[in-house]
Order: sequence, then C-alpha cells, then structure tokens
Amino acid sequence: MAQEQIRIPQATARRLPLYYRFLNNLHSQGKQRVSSAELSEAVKVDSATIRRDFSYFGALGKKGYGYNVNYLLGFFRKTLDQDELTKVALIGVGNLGTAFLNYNFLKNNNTKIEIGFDVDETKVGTSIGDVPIYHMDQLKEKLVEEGISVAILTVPAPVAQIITDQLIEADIKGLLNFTPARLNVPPSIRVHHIDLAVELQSFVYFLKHYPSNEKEDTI
Amino acid sequence: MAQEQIRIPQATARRLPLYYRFLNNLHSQGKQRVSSAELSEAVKVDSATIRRDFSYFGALGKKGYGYNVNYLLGFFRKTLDQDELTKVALIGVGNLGTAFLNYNFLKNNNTKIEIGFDVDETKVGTSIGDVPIYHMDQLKEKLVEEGISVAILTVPAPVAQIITDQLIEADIKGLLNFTPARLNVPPSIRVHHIDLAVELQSFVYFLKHYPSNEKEDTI
DNA sequence: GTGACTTTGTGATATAGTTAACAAAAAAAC
DNA sequence: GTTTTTTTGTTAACTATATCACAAAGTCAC
Repeated sequence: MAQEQIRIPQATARRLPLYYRFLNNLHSQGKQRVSSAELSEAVKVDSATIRRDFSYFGALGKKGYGYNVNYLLGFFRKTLDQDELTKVALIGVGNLGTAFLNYNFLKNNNTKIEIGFDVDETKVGTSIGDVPIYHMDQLKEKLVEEGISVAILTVPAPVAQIITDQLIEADIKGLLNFTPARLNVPPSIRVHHIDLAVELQSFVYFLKHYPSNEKEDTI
Repeated sequence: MAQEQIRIPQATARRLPLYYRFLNNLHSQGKQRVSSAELSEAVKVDSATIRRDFSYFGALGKKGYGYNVNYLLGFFRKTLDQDELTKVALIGVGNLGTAFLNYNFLKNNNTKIEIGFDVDETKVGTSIGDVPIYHMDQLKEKLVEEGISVAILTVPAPVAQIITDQLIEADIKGLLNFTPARLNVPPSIRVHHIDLAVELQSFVYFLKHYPSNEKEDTI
C-alpha cells in the first residue's frame, strides 16, 4: 500500500505533520484557500521553505491564488497515510508514560497507543485512558500477537538497553526513545532520541550564548 | 559572568550536554582517558564529528592518547555553566507537567524547576516533587519576585498563546513549548518547540518511507 | 632509544537545508 | 479586455553540517 514516492528531504518530511495539522485548523475554520505567506505566519516557517516543501510533491498550488485548503488537505492525508492506523506500544508507565497514555494521539492522527507495559504489579491489569497495561514479561508475546512494530520507550535509563534487547527480539521496527540512554540496535531498526534533559540544557545554553531571534526551533 | 566565546555551530552546541553526561558516566566509572572512537560508540555520533566539535574549543586532546576525562569534564563544566543554576518555571501541571516535576533535572545539572503554575484549585498550594504550585493568577508576580526568566509550557493548546502573552508581560527570556501551538513572541524571546505529536507522526512517516539505517536521530 | 602504533586536529570535500529573487501564470480590478 | 496585483514554482546563491582522509605529534612496547 505504501505509495512509491520520490524521496523528499528529511527536513521536509519532519514538517509535513505540522502542515497537516494547521491545514486541518484552517479547514475547520471554513477557509477555502491559503497562501504560503499566511501559512508561514501560522506555522512559523519561511514561506519560501513552505513552497519548496510543497513543490517536492508537484505543483499543488495555483499562481496568483495560493493553495486550495481542501485539495491540499486531501493530498497530505494520502501522503501521510492518515487513513492507515499505526499501532504503537508504550514501554514504561511512569509519569511520562502516563502523560502519553492520557494524551493519546488519535485525534486527527494516524497513530494510536494500543498497549502499555510495566513491571509495577499495581499497574498491570489496569487500563489508563483506555489502554490496557501488561507485565513486561509478556512483552514479546503481546507485541507479536498484536502485530505492533513501533514502541515508545519511557523506562528508567538503567534498564533501557535490556528492554531494547527484548524489543529487538520481538522484531520491532522503530523505537522512539525518551530515555537518556543511547541504544545499541541493529541498523535495520530506526531509533529517534528525544532527550528532555538535553533539550532543556541546550536550550539554556542557547539562551546564554546566542542572541535570540526566534530562529532554529526544534521541529 | 558569561565568558565570551567564539560562536560555535548550533549543531555542536546541541550535542554538548550529551557529551557532558557521558563524560560524567565515564568519570564515575573511574576512566582516566577516552578516545573520540570510544566516545563515538557511546553517544552514537561520528568520531570525526566529535573531534570537530571539541576542536571549536581549542586543542583539548593529545595525539596518540585521546582526551583526559577529568580535564575534559572540567572544561565542559565551565563551558556549560554547570556551576551556575538556572531557575525554570513550569506552566501547566497536567500529566506532562507532573512528569517534569517528578523527573526534576537537577542531577548533574544546572537547571531546576523552582515553581509550578496551574488553574486547578486542588493543585494550587500543594507541592509536587518539592516544587510549590501556585495559581496562574500569580504568574507575573511570582516570576518577577523569583527572578525566573525561563519557562516550560505544558498547558492545553487553546490557552497556550494567552498564557504566552502573560509570560511576555513577566519579561521571560526563553520558552520551551510542549504544546502544539506555534507561539507569537517578540524576536527577543527564544522559543523551542517540542511537539510530541509531530515527533511521533514524522517518526512513523520515516519508518514507512525511508529505509532505516540508524541515522538522523533527534538529539 | 627506536620503530610500530595510536589518535588528534583539520584542510578539503560532500551533503543537506534555507532563502532571495524573479519569470510566469493566474486572479482581481476596473 | 486591459492593466495591475498576487502568488506560485524554481533557479541560483548561500549557509550549515557532516565526513573523509591524512600529516603531525604523540604513546607504547621492547
């Protein structure tokens, strides 16, 4: 089902969900058309960058007019596989994990946390925000059973690698790592690190050492 | 007190806290020396990139030997202002906010969440993880009183801009925004966006459309 | 002390990402 | 229907980042 696409730059790919969300907002406000300049104001991305990003997918706009919101939205829905649901597992139901469960992402969205895991017996067997929590012992068994190949890792740092090894065993494809550990995985598995302590520290570094001018946001 | 430094690339600056943390680990393991190759293995950053990063600060290593862990650690401690504490406010004590409060960053770290704000009367007046929670009405008053100029924003998206306007009033300098909203701020204020829904969505997009090869991590 | 080995620091190069600027096309005004 | 205005799509230039590859300077073994 994955449509073959000319490879777009990663920086562009990272902005697509953002565009999609704001187009949704515009749509529900009843807007029919939007220019790259307007969109730029909303998402805080240079308008030339937006036009460039869109152009990787062909000529989506019309000169002198802008972009048709509905058309663009439909196009991105397909491109971002918004009709196909990706099931995600959450490993580690601590404070951060619980935040994710309560948040859950299925709003205008194509991802859903289907299952959670923890070692805490008081959590095992319960549900948080509709998501059932299982014991970590059942990790492999349940992931295979449910056919889940994406995991969010929110466990304590010291056990991060051990659990990662189990996830590899369970044939996971992608791992969104919120622990401070840098994980060892085979090259076939994609890992993104989101390191909140590093984010805060480097942010403070920027504040002290760089004159701020609203540039260089994360995401 | 801010030492005047030749401007280093932002990409390098973002990696510094990471290096610092792993050097700390090595130090507490009793390691005396480390090569860029070893460090590369640990932090998953190319060894040439590490050497280049370090070289912006001068010749910190020794050929044929590597880097002295203690020396490097001391150097980065100064560079990252680890002796100077930056006080941070947390705005919005929901699930994610609570996760931050319980996490708190002051481990080997130069940042501390000093104060929290929420509108929920059951939370106001309590403390979470040692951090007192005040009502949002006291935002400006308390921030000015405590001399806090960095805030973490974990409020619901619809009120993000309103509260941001209050933070601007309170003369904030930096804002780490965890809401999906793209905030309007004057150019003198630095904003970093960390958009968890976008992270997850773009991650899933990468998984489907790009052959994974362990590259291009988010910090 | 000598030769083999290690590892840095950095020029050169490659790769990626952003932005200015503008012709071309269409829309809007009249 | 003509002119003015708007706005795209893209070429070209620029800026940033990552990586290769290697001389230079040391360490290490004996």
